[in-house]
Amino acid sequence: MGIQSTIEASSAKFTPAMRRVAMVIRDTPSLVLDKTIYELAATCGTSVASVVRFCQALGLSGYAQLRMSLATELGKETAQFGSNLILGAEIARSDTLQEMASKVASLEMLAIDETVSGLDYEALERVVAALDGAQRILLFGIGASQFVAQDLHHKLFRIGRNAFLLADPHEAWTAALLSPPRTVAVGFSHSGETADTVRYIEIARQAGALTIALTGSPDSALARAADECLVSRARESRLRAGAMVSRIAQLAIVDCLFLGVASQRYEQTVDALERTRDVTHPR
Amino acid sequence: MGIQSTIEASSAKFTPAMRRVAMVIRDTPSLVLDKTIYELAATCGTSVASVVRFCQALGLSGYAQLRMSLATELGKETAQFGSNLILGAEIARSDTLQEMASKVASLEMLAIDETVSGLDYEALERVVAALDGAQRILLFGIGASQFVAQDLHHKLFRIGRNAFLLADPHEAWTAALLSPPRTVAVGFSHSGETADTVRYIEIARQAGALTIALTGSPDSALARAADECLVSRARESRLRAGAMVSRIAQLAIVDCLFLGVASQRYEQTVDALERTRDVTHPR
DNA sequence: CCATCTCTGAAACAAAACTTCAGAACTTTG
DNA sequence: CAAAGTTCTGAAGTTTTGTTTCAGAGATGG
Repeated sequence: MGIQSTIEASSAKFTPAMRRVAMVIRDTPSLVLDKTIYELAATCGTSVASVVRFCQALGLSGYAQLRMSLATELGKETAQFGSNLILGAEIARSDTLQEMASKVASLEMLAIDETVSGLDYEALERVVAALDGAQRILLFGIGASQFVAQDLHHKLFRIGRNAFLLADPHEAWTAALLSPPRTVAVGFSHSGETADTVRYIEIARQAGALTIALTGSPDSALARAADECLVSRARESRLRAGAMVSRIAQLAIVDCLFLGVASQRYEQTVDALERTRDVTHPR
Repeated sequence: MGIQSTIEASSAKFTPAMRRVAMVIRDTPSLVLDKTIYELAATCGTSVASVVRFCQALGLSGYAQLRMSLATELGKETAQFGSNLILGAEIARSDTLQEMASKVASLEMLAIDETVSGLDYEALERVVAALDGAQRILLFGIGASQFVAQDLHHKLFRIGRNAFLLADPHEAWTAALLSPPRTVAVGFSHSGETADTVRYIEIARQAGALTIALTGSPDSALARAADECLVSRARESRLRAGAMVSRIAQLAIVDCLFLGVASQRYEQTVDALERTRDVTHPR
């Protein structure tokens, strides 16, 4: 229950002095945040004792609690998370920089939200378990998706996993073909139709690897070729080659994978991260 | 901007005692609302003096202000946006995969929102103009920030700009030193204290390049070294080395830059994108 | 190994919040 | 209408909470 509604509700049983306090607070609740109890009492034309009694009448322990409650409540009211939210409009050449920024930010926030709430957590569990138990992890991605693959590679490697980013076609080909037992191969492609990536996954699967598709399209060639599929959701704008939104959605999935694998051996991981951190950020 | 992002951004210049305070607050910010400064100090294993110093390091007058800021901020956060929004709690080992995913997704959405609404659009305009008019664009980034630099490189290059990603230290050094006229140099570093990156930017600036910092901390060494500064806002979780949230925030800025530059010559850009697209996605 | 500088917490200090209590104001009742 | 009782109020005193100072511990650099 909000404090301000409580004030309203309790106002019947207030004494005159308390009612004056209630009135001032109703008009400018922010006064409570700025002023001390003495100043507020003066503003209300009453004494501090009455202000304290007012707080207690509301069921609060005192002025400090009134402050906290009002502060959080005012915070809620001014909440503007997604103040940039402009959706349903294409990014146009006529847009100002600020409009474009807001639009792309909105699309990206939406993509993260949709991707994460739409995730198949059972599949995610299986993939995390597979990555955790893998002897070798192969990551395939081309073009914009390569950055995503690279990102996962960096994260997995940093916590001590045998992850390989196969950027070179020859390397990719041979790595896929020679998958040792307990190899997990992950293919990255937003469209799911990047021919090379699909091919690598097919080969790795034939070679006995467990294959995973990370794509924006659950019935794409890549998704069909792989054992498991994790789907990112993104509405790309026309300036799509930037692959801005889709990349963010894919990175969100990468983060879920990373957190999953990392948490399997939490202490160990945090330790590894902190030790590597000392190296990269000496102090 | 948000206190919690500010804590994150300033954490580089904290002393050990202050860092302990920062950590406790990052894990459970609501403690500040419930506990007195004495109790909090005890929880952090430090003295009240250090807590006060911590507040002042954030630019606040003291504990009272920290309380207010955090209270309003927590209030804001509980005002719902996405279906996943879970904030104010550290990602813990006990979390289920789904909880972890929701938390990181929330943090990432929040980071995009805070970053884009906190952007200095005048600076952004200037940077876009500079990038657009540049003869040569140098991009410096190390470690996790290198991926961000890479991303911008990929985007700029694809729309026909002379952008260079200097990954190798020798290359970076020489490229910075030999900046031809109308060179723009961009340094990427979330902390803003990555020594090499700062150095490259300093050199490039001395060589006559226009220098730009893309960092999470507006009063970091990198920001001071550069002519312009674009600030990303991110609250990283404890599994920070993943650099999950900060990376997303930086990418959001990269997208703004890209959209800005791209829209300067809209038709040309869309054309370039579509032609390169035909090559990468034949149909 | 010493000088210097930074960081830290105990203790003194200041400010704010809370409690008490005596008297004012209002109610009730004979 | 006045006396007794009740409730309400704010000044002053008390306690709690927050801030500043300062001397010593510890790190840093020569």
